[in-house]
Amino acid sequence: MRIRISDDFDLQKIADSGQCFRWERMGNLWRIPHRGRCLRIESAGDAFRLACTEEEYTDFWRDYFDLSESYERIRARIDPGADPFLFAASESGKGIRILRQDPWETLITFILSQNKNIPAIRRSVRLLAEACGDKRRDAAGESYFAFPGPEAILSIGTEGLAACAMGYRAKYVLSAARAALEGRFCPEELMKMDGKSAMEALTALYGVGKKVASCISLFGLHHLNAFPRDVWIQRVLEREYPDGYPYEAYSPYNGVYQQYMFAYIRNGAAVS
DNA sequence: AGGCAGGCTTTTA
DNA sequence: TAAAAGCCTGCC
Repeated sequence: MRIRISDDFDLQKIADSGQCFRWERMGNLWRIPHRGRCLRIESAGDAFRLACTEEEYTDFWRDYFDLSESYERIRARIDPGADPFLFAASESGKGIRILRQDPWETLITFILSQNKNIPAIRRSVRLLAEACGDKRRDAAGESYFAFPGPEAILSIGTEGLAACAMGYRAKYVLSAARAALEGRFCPEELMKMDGKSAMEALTALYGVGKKVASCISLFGLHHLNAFPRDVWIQRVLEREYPDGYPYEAYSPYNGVYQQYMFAYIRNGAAVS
């Protein structure tokens, strides 16, 4: 099917934004795995061609891409005169969206992200999916791996996880899988919680601190006000907002603005 | 209580 | 060799 998307929607910028690590680009075509499916999507002039039915798009992929939200409107809340830095970042990051990713996959992915750069995260997540994910075929018959659930992850054991280049993070992944399988932790339950309760439930997990919990809240629970503070953001806040970042004024979209700033500084924007 | 130092696996530049 | 979308433990 073909669709036109008038709101912000740039696949490359989303893929580079550090929220998802399993998208694959082959020329103009993207393969995007999500909840046991894998979409083939390519830009076609001023529209996009998706290898799925209209119903599947409406019921599944539209939600994943968060297309009922207007990111143009979220950007328009920024006052260029009052906050030129965030405005410049949002102009540069125009096209970024916050995906509605699977909470479990987001949890494991961001446990793995600590002390790794993006290529290393991609590699580790790919190895994990290949090691114990379900092998399936997309609409073109090309194979991909679904993201493994807790049971599949436990089935390959410590050695299997170590082979996925997880290093010391393997024990965190193992612990989360056990907690999920034994019912002490339920990723889907998180979706029903408010921001604070979700953060508490996440940081209670072994190996999950505030930074990773914020990422999971933003990218896996769609709490758009979650505000991950990594070393980059911390640095930029100190330089650009010496009198304090106006967090309250930017509620409830702080997470979106954080993504613009993150992409902006990572792309080499002058920070001084 | 809250802050700080050191350690941790591996990859990347 | 240092740094990388950090967290845990022990110590004060």
